Amino acid sequence: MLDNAVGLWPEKPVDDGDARHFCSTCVFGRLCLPRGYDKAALHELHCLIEHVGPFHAGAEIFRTGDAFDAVFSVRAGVVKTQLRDERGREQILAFYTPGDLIGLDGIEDDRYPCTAVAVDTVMLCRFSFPAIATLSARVPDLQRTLFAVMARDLRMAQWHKGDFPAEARLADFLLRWGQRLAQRGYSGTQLTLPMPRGDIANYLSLAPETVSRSLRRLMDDGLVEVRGREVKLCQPPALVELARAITDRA
Amino acid sequence: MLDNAVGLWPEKPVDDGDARHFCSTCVFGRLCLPRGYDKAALHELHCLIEHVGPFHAGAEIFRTGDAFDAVFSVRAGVVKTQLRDERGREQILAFYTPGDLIGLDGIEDDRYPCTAVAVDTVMLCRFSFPAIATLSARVPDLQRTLFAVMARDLRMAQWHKGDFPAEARLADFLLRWGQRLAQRGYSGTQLTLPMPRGDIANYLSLAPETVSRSLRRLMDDGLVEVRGREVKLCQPPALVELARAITDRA
DNA sequence: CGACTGTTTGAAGACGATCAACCCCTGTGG
DNA sequence: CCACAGGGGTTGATCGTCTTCAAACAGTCG
Repeated sequence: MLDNAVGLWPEKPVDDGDARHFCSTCVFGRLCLPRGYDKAALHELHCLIEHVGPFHAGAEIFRTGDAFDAVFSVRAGVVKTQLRDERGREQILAFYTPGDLIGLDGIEDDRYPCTAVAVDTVMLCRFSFPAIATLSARVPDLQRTLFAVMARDLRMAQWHKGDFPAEARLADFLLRWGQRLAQRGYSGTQLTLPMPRGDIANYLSLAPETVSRSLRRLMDDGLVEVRGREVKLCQPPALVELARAITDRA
Repeated sequence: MLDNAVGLWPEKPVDDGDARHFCSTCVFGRLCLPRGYDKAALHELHCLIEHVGPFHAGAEIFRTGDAFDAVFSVRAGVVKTQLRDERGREQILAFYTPGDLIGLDGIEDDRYPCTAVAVDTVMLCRFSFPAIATLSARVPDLQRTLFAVMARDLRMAQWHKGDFPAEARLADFLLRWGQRLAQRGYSGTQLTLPMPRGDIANYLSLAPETVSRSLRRLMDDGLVEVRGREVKLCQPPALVELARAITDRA
């Protein structure tokens, strides 16, 4: 493993002997392909890394309007990004797990458009943006990776267009969370939701009560088992079918 | 005017004597600032341009799954992007007007994730993506512009998270459409909607009937005048107030 | 034990979707 | 010249889902 020491990877990658596996768990994984990776560029990338954290639940990593000077790669924990209006209402935009890159959208006007908050205990890698932008001009793969990260975020945001039944949204959310865990070598069916129900509700644009009720209905139908924040997906195919209304759009 | 001949600009830019105006009407406007623009790079960019069109209403510019090999700048007309599931239902993701750049999100997996369709008669500039990616590595401003375009799309997509009253969505939509026109030198209050009601409804995740009803309510309240696809914004401040629920989030 | 937050459950109400009908305009063909 | 068909748009009535308000409940920490 090339450089886990520098914290580019999440804490518990699967060591299956195939380095390409990291393409899906680390935003800079593309740079690490056995063939074609640029050793010098990788070294430069390492020089940019600055470890920050831990941030504890509720701590803000950056706020809306802060000067955009860096992007962050999640190394451990979960981060949420949110918008807040003057009346204090907030809208959660996304949850980020280890391997995800945060903050790139600040490039539009040199300010972060949203606030990033630690959901649980979070460790991050910080990359100075001017430096990484300069480097990406020299390393095509890095530039492409950065574009891909934004395109991915865009696609995720687009997924949420359209109004779908509460249960479909929830099923989709649970399945995706499971996929994320599975990508990092954990169980994809036995999962822990680190965020409170209210955050899930906000993210899915539902009332917390609706989340609770939908979850109960899923449980009554035997599709999941729920005990607090521990969730077991009992019938993934049925959940997929439920979420189909959303997922088959892409 | 540096190079309208190559079609980088929309057809009717405002000639107010301030070249920086183009920053808001042309995605590559940043490259054209009086000071700091790179003449050689600009020339190279021109060499990449390939004019395509006209596309007539309903014609597809690219489809979901097509190989991603180019991005397009809208020169005239309106383009919509949409997803379609196997049941034929479609979800409109965005409308693009002159100056907007389409297709960048195809970079994620080398395929366009959505279908781009002409809403009315459309003229485009086509840029081979490999070429523009190479060029952007040499021209920091271009690279930054491309990032900004994606960040902007992302922000627009995020705006639509959250569920807002139908009238607020409509007010927001009309105001934004007016802003786009105003940026290009047209009236921001007297506007023509080139797309059918059904497209507006789909885009806003509403039923066509709801769009019609909301529009009528806005008209009864004296906020707008509607005659077919011609809309006049009579009380922009009141519309802003109505849309506030959405817009004050950013 | 008691304050606290987060979660669940219940009952009432609001909003938008759906179904259905009608209207308006345009183009077409007898 | 008129009749008719077809699409887009509007209007009305009904229904379903989610929200809201309210209260009870569970887990945690002082």
